[in-house]
Amino acid sequence: MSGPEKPSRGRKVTSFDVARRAGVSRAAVSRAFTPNASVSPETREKVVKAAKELGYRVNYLARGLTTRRSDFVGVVAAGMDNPFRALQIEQITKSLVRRNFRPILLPADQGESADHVMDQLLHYNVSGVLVTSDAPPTALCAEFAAAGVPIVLINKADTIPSVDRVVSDTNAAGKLAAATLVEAGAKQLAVVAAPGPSYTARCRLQAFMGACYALDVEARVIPVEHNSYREGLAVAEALKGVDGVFCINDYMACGLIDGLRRLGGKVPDDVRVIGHDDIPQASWAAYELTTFRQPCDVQAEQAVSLLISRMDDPTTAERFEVTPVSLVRRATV
Amino acid sequence: MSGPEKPSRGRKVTSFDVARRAGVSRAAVSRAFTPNASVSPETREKVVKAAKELGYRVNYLARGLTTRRSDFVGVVAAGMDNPFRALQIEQITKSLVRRNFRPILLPADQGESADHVMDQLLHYNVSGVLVTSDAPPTALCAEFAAAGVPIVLINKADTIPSVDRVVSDTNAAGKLAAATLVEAGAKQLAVVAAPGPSYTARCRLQAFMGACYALDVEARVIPVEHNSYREGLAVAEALKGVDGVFCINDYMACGLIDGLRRLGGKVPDDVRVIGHDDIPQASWAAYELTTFRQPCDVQAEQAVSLLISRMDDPTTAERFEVTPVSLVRRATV
DNA sequence: TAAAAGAATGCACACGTGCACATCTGTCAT
DNA sequence: ATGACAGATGTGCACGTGTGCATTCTTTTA
Repeated sequence: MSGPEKPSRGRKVTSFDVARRAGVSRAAVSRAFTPNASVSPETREKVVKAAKELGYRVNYLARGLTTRRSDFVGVVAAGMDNPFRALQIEQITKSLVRRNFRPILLPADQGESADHVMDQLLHYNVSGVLVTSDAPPTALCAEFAAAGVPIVLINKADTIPSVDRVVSDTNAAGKLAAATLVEAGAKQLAVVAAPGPSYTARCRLQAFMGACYALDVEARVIPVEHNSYREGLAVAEALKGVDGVFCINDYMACGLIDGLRRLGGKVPDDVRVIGHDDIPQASWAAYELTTFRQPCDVQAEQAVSLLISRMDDPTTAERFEVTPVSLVRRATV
Repeated sequence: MSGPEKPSRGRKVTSFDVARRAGVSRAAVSRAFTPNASVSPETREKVVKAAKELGYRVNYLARGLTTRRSDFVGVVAAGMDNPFRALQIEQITKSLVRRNFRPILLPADQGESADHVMDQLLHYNVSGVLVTSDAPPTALCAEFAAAGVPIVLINKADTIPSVDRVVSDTNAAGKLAAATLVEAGAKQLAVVAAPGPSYTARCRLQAFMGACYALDVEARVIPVEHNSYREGLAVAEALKGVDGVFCINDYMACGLIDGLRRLGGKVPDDVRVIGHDDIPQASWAAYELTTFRQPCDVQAEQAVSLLISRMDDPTTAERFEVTPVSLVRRATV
């Protein structure tokens, strides 16, 4: 019988085994599985055949040892209760896998600095790191730079040397939010946001307030602890007299709308609400939330591209890409 | 000056460098970073000091080469638009990281078999795989078993040799759903579910119908394509005459409720609705959905435990653990 | 005090692979 | 016919680490 040679009890099958079976040298096996290597078609075929029979698979960890590179990319994320984050992670991992990278997902607890978990990544020769957590790494950035491991921050904080960033167009969102609310007849505006670690939230808030000032409309800042559904729900009663709200993300906006309705308010008749992110729930019939679409598939693609280009050329100055946002008009304004 | 020895331009610092700086052998360095190894406290201290000064980190990939094990665990998931899946992934990865494993996240497209992506994992010496995708791997299971890599399926299909499974208590959920709806006065029951690949969905459906039969209540099966919000929304108009619905998951139940309301129906006055999973949205004020809580943190913990125990002893017969579900009574019934 | 036991350390090999280099073959132009 | 040349193949070293074994040093026991 010519079935699988051995049940290979625990024993791993190596390139040496394949070489012997195919009657070639071990180097030939290596070349057969290396693109653009110098092998004759017949040899390659023999090797592939033997490999299949033995159930051989190239050990990418060992390969990485000699090539000094790995296919791993760290993905640091926090707050997956926010549906936007979940989609973001899905898009990021899909984009990575599509380009033959393996994402190592590290959940960082809300608010906690990413330094702690990221420290682990340096042990695995990751060829890059994507960060989406609220609190970006700071202390470790230098170490990653020294190790030649590029980092790309998505929607995160201030300029860090040799760290690329992808950020959605916060200025456009803030300005357009204010203009849209005013245009719809709102006189007393407010923006709900946590003063916490979320960088884009702060920027949008700032842009919104600036625009309100320019439009000469009264506007208040209503702070919350976290930009979450619960906080949005609770903060509704702090909106007496307000007839136009920019809620810093949809996740919280859903809570805000539920809170307003619970208090007997009508949306958009009494209060106009505008959110940000265009999470799936924003289009749910219960909300029909007017919001800004932040295309996280495009953003993921941008981030991965940035990462790859910096792997190839680590010397370029840090870059800063802005992803456009677009207003999705629904029923809350 | 005694600062960082060299800027280490590209050059990786290895255990050899540390050994030289600490004035010990390379083996001593290895032992200093290996738990329960035979090293004197002084030597360890010298090594750690030198390592810190040089910015040395043990290369876990190389370590895995000699120890023949890696810290990687594959996590195969699909359908992250369903919030339950997102939470599941968060819990699973957290549980893995807590036990010092590194999760490699592989998104499997909806409906697509997991075989395609899982094939990659065998190249990375993963010490285990957790599968949450709808369509579980079938063809590859034997190969993983031969390679000695344990697999644990979460809420997935039928018995596969030497593959452990964790499944929520579908019987209890189906039965209790029927009983609860009848108790609330419903006369015409229905269950909405996709006949597709989701194993637990099928089981719950079956248990529900069985219970209805036992209770001598009329009940219909209303099929959909996918168990998603959109389908739930659309299927509402197919529920003429029905006054009690078991919706196979909350994600779809939210759509169903929105659909019923859009048609002018009252929940729970006209139609009682009961869901499953207790996703965050189920507790949102807009829904207040009565549902079954499936504790995905507990489930993740169970799955990881099962995985680890099988790493240690691969010979045990395949196991099957049932996670209890609990009815969360809210306002839709 | 001598002997035995134990702890600490260094040497050398192994893990599975890629790649530089040397070697060998066959082809084509001169 | 001879040389140059390109392609295919084998040999040997390197990647960074763990660990068995022998050796040395320290402590305990009779």
